[in-house]
Amino acid sequence: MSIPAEALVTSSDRTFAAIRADIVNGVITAGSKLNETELSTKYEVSRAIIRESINKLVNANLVERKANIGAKVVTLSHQGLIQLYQVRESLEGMAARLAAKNMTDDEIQQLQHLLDEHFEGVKGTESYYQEAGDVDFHYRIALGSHNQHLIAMLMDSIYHLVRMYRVQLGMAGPRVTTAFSEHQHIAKAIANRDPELAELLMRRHITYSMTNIKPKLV
Amino acid sequence: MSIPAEALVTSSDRTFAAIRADIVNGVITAGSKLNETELSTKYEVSRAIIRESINKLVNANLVERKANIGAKVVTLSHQGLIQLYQVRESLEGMAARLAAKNMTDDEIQQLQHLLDEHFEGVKGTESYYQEAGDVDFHYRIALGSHNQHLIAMLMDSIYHLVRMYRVQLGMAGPRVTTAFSEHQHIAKAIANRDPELAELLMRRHITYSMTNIKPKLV
DNA sequence: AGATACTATATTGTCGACAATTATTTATTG
DNA sequence: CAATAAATAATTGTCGACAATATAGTATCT
Repeated sequence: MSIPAEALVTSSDRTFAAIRADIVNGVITAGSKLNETELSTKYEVSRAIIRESINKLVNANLVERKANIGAKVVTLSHQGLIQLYQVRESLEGMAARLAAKNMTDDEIQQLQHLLDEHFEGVKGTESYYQEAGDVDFHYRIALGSHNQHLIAMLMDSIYHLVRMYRVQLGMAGPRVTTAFSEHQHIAKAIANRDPELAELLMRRHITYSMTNIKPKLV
Repeated sequence: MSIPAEALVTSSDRTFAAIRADIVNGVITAGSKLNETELSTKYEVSRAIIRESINKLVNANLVERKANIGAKVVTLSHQGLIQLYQVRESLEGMAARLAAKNMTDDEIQQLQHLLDEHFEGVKGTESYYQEAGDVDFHYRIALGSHNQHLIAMLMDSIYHLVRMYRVQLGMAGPRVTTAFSEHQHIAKAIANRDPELAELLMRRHITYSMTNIKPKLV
C-alpha cells in the first residue's frame, strides 16, 4: 500500500514519478541544476516530456524554475522545514477535523485495524521507527477527509517534500512509542466523532514531530 | 494592485494567464471541453504551450484532465464550494496566525491604512461590495504570513477558484459592513500580536462568508 | 431493425528541429 | 593586468510533424 500505484499510463507520468523519486531519495542532489537535454538522455525520453515533468515538479514544490535560466532542485533548510510543517499543521489539522465528520464507519474500523497491526510492531523489541506505518496513518486521515483539495495538496506535494526531508536528514527515530500513542488518541477522537479534538490532537502531533526532526538540520 | 503583474516573460506564461482569466470569468464556460488545437488557433500559439498551460491549470484546480481523453474546465457545485472554503478556512486561518507573528510593523501599518481607505468607501452611501478591497485584505495577510507554501497555494490556486465561484454565481453582496468589521477585528488581533485570536477570527470570517454565497448555488 | 465488427476521422501523446536567450570563452583596450 | 566588448557555445523556449489512442461513422450479419 505504500505506493498508491495509481495508473501511470502515459510516459510523461512515469518519468515524472521517476524523477520525483530520485529527487526525494537524494539520487539527484538537493540544490543541483536540472539540465533538460541531460535528463532527456538519462531517462530515455524526449525533452518535451522532461519539460512537462519539471513543471509538475515545480508545482510539487520540489523544484524551482526561472524563465530562460533553468530549474533547480530545492535546497533543504531550517526555514523551509518550519514553513513546511506549518502548512502540514494547518492542512492535516483540518483533515483530521473533517475525517471525524466524514469518515465512514468502515474507514474508521480500518484505521483502528491499522493501528492494531502497528502496535504489534511496536510492543516487541523490534521498535525501529515504522515510517511506512506512520505514512499510512496520515494518508488514511487525509483520504478520510473526503476533501479533494486537501487530499491533492497533501498527497501530491506536501508528503513528498516531508519524505525528502526525512530521507535526507537521515531521519530514523526515537519517538516511536510516543508518536504511536498520539496516533491512537487521534483515532479515538475520530471514532468518537469529535472534530475539534481530532484537529487539536493532530496539530499537536505534527508540532511535536517537527521539534523532533528540527535539530538534525544544520 | 489588483493584479500583481508579475513578470510574464514567456509566451507560455502569458497564454496561461489569459486562459485562466477566461475560465475564471466564464468566457470559457465551466464544464466545457478544452480542445488543444482549437485553443492553439484561438490564442495564436503552438499546441505545446497550450499543453503547458493546461497542465498549469490542472494544478490550479481549474481544469481536470484524463490521459488520452482530454481536459475539461471544472464544474461548479455545492460540494466543491464547501470543500474549497474548508481549505480556505484552514490555510487562511494559519496565514492569519503567522501574520500575527511574522508581519513587520510596517506591513501592519499598511494593512490598517488599507482598512481606513476601505472605510471611506463603506461609510458613504456607495456601499457596494468592494471586492477589490476584500481581495487586497486577504492577499496582504497571506503575504504577511511570510510562508512561501501558504502564499503559493492561496495566490496561485485557491483565490482564482474563489473568484471563479464569485463571478459565476453573480456574487455581489450584502455583507459589506459586517465583513468590514470582521476585517477590522482581524487586523487588530494581528496588530496586538495575538496569533490564536487572529486565526480564530479569520476562520470564523471565512465560515460566515461561505454561508453567504452558498444559497446562491443550485 | 438492432447489434457487432470494421473503417475513417479526430484528438491527444511524443518527438526532433529551429529560434531566442543566456552563459562562457576569447579578443581588445586602457 | 584588470576590465570591457565581441564572438562562440550551451541551454531554454517554441514550433510543426508523426505516432498512438480514442471517437464517430459505416458496413455487415443475425
